[in-house]
Amino acid sequence: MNKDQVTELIHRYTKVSFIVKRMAESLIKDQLSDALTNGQFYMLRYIQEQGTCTSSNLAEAFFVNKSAITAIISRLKDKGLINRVRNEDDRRVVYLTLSEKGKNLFTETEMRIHLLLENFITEFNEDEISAFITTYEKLSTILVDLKKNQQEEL
Amino acid sequence: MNKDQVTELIHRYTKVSFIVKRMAESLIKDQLSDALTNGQFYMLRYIQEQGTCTSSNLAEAFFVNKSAITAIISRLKDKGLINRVRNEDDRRVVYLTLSEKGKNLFTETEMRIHLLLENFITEFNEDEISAFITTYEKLSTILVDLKKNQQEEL
DNA sequence: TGTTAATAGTTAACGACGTGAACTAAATGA
DNA sequence: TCATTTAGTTCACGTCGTTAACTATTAACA
Repeated sequence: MNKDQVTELIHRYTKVSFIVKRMAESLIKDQLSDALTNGQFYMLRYIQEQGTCTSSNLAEAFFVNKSAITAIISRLKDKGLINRVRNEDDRRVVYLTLSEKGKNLFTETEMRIHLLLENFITEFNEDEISAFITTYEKLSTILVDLKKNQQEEL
Repeated sequence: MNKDQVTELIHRYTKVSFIVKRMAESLIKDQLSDALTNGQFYMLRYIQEQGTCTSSNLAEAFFVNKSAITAIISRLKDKGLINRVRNEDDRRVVYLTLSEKGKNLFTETEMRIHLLLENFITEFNEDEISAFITTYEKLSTILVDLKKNQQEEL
């Protein structure tokens, strides 16, 4: 690849990424009315996948400040979607788990997102979409590594 | 593709998309200190590409409310990055253009983003990244169409 | 022509999510 | 023991969304 080709690809990528991001936020919000925001959904998913986790885990996983996590968790707690249990072995630590209500809302939300996406994922060739996601994951890994390196430099 | 495969792909996609979004916001912000936010950068780019445009154009292009555009434009105006000229033929309309300062900052920002991305885009095979972006663009088109259909239903 | 509609843009009140800095409480370790 | 580290919270702030109500201007039509 020469320089011009790289520039062209970057331009095409950045152009699309902003709209895809907006659409992902917007379409799902339209579908889900006032249930969960994007961020809240991903937090719930992480907690569910891990079974239990801490604020620090979330902050590290999503590369955001701990205070941001505290705010999101606090909203989820207000909605009764998660439980917070202090660890008696190390009383600084608070374990987060999904409440029954949280599990249900998460599952319902996930289902609706899948329904929305299923409608058009079939418009892609299987190989195409599969390769796309694989590259996307690779991109994610690279970006994450880059971010981690930046953080370590501090 | 059977249902399980589709579910699996959607899961992989949504899992990565959130992190990629975060990284795109975060890495570039780290690079650019307190110059431009992501949203501001894309607004400037649109105005530059179009030469001139209106708030309504931006709102339509980025699928956001006009009030959100007003707020962003107002910040860009405060920074002296854009000019606003009222159209004398239709005095409701305000044309937006980049100021010299805006052009310079945009170009500089774009260059830094490209430098950041160039560092790892070469880690991909040319065919792979090219196919990836093509599919990404297709995805974007589909999402945009879906959004437009939803809007028309109102 | 004069009243009504639509359109472009702004403003205000609000919410979600991000930041950094200062803080509490608890654990660690020389 | 006393300084340091760690987990988490709180506060003040900024950005970017939303809806609703508003101004000003243009367009439409009876």
